[in-house]
This record gives sequence, C-alpha cells and structure tokens, in this order.
Amino acid sequence: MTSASDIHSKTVLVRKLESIATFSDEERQAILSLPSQTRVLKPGQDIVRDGDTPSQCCLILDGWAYRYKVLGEGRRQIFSFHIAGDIPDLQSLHLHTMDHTLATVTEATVAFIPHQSMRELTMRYPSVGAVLWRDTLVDAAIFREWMIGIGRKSAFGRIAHLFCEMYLKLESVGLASDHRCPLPMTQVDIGDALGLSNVHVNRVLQELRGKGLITLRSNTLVIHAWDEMIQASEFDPTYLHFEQRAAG
Amino acid sequence: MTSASDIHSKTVLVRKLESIATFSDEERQAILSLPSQTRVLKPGQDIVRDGDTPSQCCLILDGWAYRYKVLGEGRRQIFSFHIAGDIPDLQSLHLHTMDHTLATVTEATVAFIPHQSMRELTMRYPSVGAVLWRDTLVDAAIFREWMIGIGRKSAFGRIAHLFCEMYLKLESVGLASDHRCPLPMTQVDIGDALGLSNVHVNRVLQELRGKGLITLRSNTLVIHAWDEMIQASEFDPTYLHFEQRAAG
DNA sequence: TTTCATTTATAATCTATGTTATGTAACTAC
DNA sequence: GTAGTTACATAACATAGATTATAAATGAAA
Repeated sequence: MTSASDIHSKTVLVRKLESIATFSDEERQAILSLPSQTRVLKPGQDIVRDGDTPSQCCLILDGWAYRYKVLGEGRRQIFSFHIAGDIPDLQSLHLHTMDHTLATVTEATVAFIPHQSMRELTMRYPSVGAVLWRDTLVDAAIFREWMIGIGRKSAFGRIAHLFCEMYLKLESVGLASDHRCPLPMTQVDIGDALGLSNVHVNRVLQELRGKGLITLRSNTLVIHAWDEMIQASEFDPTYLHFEQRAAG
Repeated sequence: MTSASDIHSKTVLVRKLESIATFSDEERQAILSLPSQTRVLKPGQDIVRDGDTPSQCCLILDGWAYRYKVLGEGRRQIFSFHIAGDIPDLQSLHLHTMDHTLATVTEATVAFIPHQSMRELTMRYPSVGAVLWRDTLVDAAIFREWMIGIGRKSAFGRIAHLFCEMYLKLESVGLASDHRCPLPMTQVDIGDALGLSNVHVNRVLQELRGKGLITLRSNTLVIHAWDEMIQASEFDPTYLHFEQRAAG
C-alpha cells in the first residue's frame, strides 16, 4: 500500500503508452501525478469480476494478469493476457458494468487508479485521453487478431502466433529481448485462450519443440526460429500498432 | 452526394448513439452539424481496405456492411456486421493504418465524415467524445463475445447467438420488432464470421428450422422461440451495453 | 522426506465439423 | 423467356482436435 504521491508506479504506464504514442513533458508529468493505491495479489486471484461496477481501474506494475469469462459445464474463454504497464480494465471507465472477469496469472503488484482521476486527466489533457482511447483500440485490434486465429487457423498456427505476440508485447516495454521472454501461463490457460483442449496444446508444444522452433521450460519461452514462427502463424505485427521510432 | 449542411444523415447516428448513451440538446445539435459527404455503394464493395490510412470515417445510413480480413488459401475471417447508425471504422480516428477491410454486404448509403471534424467535435464536447469512445468499447465487447462463441460454443450455439445479437442491435435503433428482422448475409458470410464451413452452417440452419426455432427466407429472419434461442446460445445482452431507459 | 496438489505428458478412442462433389432453386441480365 | 450466375441444399467421406484415462514430473507445504 503506497501513498498517492508515489510516482514510480506510473513510470511503467508511461513506458507502455510510449510504445504506442509520444508525450510532451507536461503530459508525461500529468500521468506520473495520477493518484494510486498499490497492492500485491496472489496468483489466480480475481481483481474485478463479471457483473461488478468498479470505480477505479487497475494498472499492472509487475506480474501477469488475464481476462476471461466462464460458461456452463466448466468451459472458459480467455480474452487476453496482460503485463506490466497494461490497464486491462480501462474500458470500465466508459462501460460501467463488467462483462467479464480480470484476474492474476502470477503473483502481481497492481496499482488502482480512481476513475475520477482518469476522467480529470482526459479532460485536462485531451491528447492524453486520445492515447488512452488508442490503447483500448489496440486492445480491440488484438481481439480481432485472436478471432482470426480461433476461427481460421490451425492449432499450430494459433499457438505460434500467440508466442510471437507475447514476445513482441514484452519486448516493446523492455521486458524481453533476444527472442527470450517469460511465459507464466499453464497449458490449460493457453488452450482456454485459443479454443483448444489442454491435451492438444501439449501435442502442439511437443511439435514446436520437436521442430526446434522453440524452447519452453520453467515459464521461459525462447523462440529459436523467429522467421519460421511468423511464417507458420501468418504473423504480421501491424495490428499491434506500435509507435514507429527511428532505429538506434 | 449531398452538401455539408445535410442534417438528416446524422439523425441515424444520433439514434444509434442514444441506444448506448444520452445527450443534451446542444450535444445532439453538434453531432447533427457534422459535415459529411453521402454516397451510394453497390453490394460487396470495399469501402476502406487493409493497409489504408484514411482521413475520414464512414457512417452507414442505410444497408449493411461488414469488416473482414483475408488469410492465405482463400480463408477469410469476418469480425462484425454493421447496420444504419454504425461507424464501423471509427477506430481509424486513432489507429492510423487499417488492419482489416470494411465493405458493404448489401447496396448501402454511407456518409463520410472527415477525421478533422470528428476531432474538433470531441475537443469541443468531451462528453460526446466519451460516447464515441464508449461506442468503440462496445465494439470490442462484441468481439470478446464472438471469441467466446468461436472458441467455446457449438456451431448451433454460435449461429443462434449471432441471430439474437443482430436482432437486438436492429431493434435498439428501431429497425426491427416482433422478433423479425432483415438478415441479408449469405451462409458463406455466416460461416466466415463464426469459424464454420458453409456446409455446416447450412446443416445447422436446417436444424434450427426443423426445431421450429426460426424462419429464414428472402433475407428475413423470424425468431419464433426467443427464450429457447437465448438459452441454447447462452445469450446475455449485458455485453451490448445498451443505455437503460425507463420502459414506456 | 513425505504428502499433497498442480502441471505436464502420452495413449486410445470418438465426434463435431471440414472437404469434396453434385444438383437444384432463385435471381439477373439481356 | 433463356442463359448465366449466385446461393442453397444434401450426401459421402475425411480429419483435426476433443474426450477420457492414467501416470510421471514438478513444486509447495509440513
């Protein structure tokens, strides 16, 4: 639990938003000055539930989270995985009733920011509001890309695509490099995200390993053959809408 | 082709946005005063293409549109169907490169509104901007719901769910009532939206008819057994985030 | 070090849905 | 009114991935 003047927690937010936009110093400062309350949560713990009407949103500072909805007979669909810098329930700012649940994958440190403060920020700095809007639009673009996978790609292509996506998301905020990244979700989680059974996820993982494309051990993914992976999964990063920056 | 002072074209936009929000007279007037250029398009015509960087967005005045992306070997994933009042490419206001294509299903009348005018509107009336943002968030909520269907529901449940959703969307803007609505897409389109082959879509339609749940003829859908349909498809309209209005 | 729970691995069997093929009905365009 | 085109319907066969079952690793807890 930290005080409202804790600036460090929002640097991860600035870093994330700067992967899809640019800010002036004043805008950056306004984001860093947002009030927030930090908390550490256990793995597998719900943060906001389907049906809730939250009055704050949740910034991930460390660890992983995911969004899901449960159906009858134990079926579950996972919509997204989230990492440090993400605000996975930013949509609750304008959709007052949650239509799904947000939960932790790993132990996670999260900062809660009051909706009221977010609204004041977007009113005072409409250009920051536009970036937050943009962030929710990228979120939607990722949903569309997942729809393509679940609807029209093989299990092999789907899993390879997810791995490429997660690697690039982590790399874009400095949490991965050299085609190596953390990947803490279970095979059941991967299946529920991609519309597959855990058994079939396991089969495909063996296949990916057998072909020498990846290593996946102790929650660490290494992609050995990036080009083959993006080709096999028809991966094109356009949909992530990263801000283009001069290389260097 | 109409002049910039054509107010009637924006009344369908106001009607649509009032299905998910409320406006003051001044806000309503500001929306009606947006400049636009109207055009009539043939069925199956692309409006904005994957890779384009449009400087306007497209308001549907009449007819149906849909969004899709094509993969290799003729595979196609449809992301959404759109009706009068929708701005299917509103996301292009903040995502500058299209990551999919928008096209007409039927002959359609559309109004193009310059991004610049939309930006000015959101700057002058932040509350209107919030409603437009909200509209893109509902769009994303519908993507999530489709992911559930494609990932975790049977073909039967998916198709029934789509029919319930389209009926409610049309009803909410006064384009349907009595569980009867237009449904102009082909069985191939339905398959590409729900991750099914056209053959299987046909099988399931026969089954829906055989059980007396629906009639579907000449692009008109009638849902005879609403309760059974929503039960079979696990349909819960919360995700559409309609503005609650006092019944009357 | 043993216990308990979770995750991963693997095999055998089954099924929902895909694929291919063909015919018919409904529109469109002269 | 006929030709061409598109959409719908149906059958036979094929398969990707589901289901069920079991057990081996792994890791946390005591």
